[in-house]
Amino acid sequence: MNLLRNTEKHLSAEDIYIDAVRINPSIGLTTVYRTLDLFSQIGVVQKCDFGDGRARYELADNPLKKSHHHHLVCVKCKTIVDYTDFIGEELELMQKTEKALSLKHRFKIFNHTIHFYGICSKCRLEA
Amino acid sequence: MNLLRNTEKHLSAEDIYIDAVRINPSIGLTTVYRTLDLFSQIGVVQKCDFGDGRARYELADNPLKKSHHHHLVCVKCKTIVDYTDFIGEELELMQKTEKALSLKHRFKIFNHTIHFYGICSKCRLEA
DNA sequence: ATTGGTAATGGAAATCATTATCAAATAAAT
DNA sequence: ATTTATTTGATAATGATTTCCATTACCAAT
Repeated sequence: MNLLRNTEKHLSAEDIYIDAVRINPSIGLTTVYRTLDLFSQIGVVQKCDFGDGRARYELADNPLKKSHHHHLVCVKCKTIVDYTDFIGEELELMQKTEKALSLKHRFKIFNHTIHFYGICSKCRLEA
Repeated sequence: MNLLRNTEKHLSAEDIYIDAVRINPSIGLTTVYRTLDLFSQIGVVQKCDFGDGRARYELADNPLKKSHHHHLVCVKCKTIVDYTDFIGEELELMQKTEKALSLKHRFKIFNHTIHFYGICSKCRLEA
């Protein structure tokens, strides 16, 4: 959790493992996966897939989380851009939707993700 | 493309391969992957990751697509629920956001996904 | 009709993230 | 202190996706 709190990046399980080994050299990759899965299930960590074949993990939204953000993904070079603009406007709608969905589908919802997919300027010029 | 047009499901590459073989028995799985990747890059197909280790593909939004929908994911049992409610309200905001993001980050955006994460009623009762 | 070059194809092997297995280590309970 | 249960990590297994490469399809120019 501390590793995730202290970064703005989207860390993969292996990234986290490499960091964790510096703190506790005897830790195993399996434990990292197990713990991330646990954290994800209790809702404190958000597992993200950006389509590059490996999962990323970031702190789920809560008081500890500095900034809620959404993602902009380039489907060519797989670049991921975080954006925090327009979040305010989105938030109200998302909360409304979340509440309605919770009731209708009997889900206890604790997080959401929004991804926009497209092609970044760099890849568009190269094409 | 026809296979994707004629289903409401989220097909995996293998699902599509199995269907494709019935039409052209000599087609290879590699070609299916290659073609799906191509379609995804040109924006007519949306590649989705639901956290179960295999990618799913569906028609990207366009006039051919019957219904735009978003996803509700149970982080315990990995169940995925499509919902089409509230889409109308979301759409206006998403289009506005999309336009603003396109300008600011110089992305050509052609799709978006919204996922809500939580725990379904079944898993909540079992816990 | 033939040629030659390029692009597309598919099968097999390789890759790589993730999961399962299991024995050892640690903690908890009696 | 001894037994029991839980957690851990190393290794192996799994399985989706990619890479590699030989073969084939395509097509324009001869």
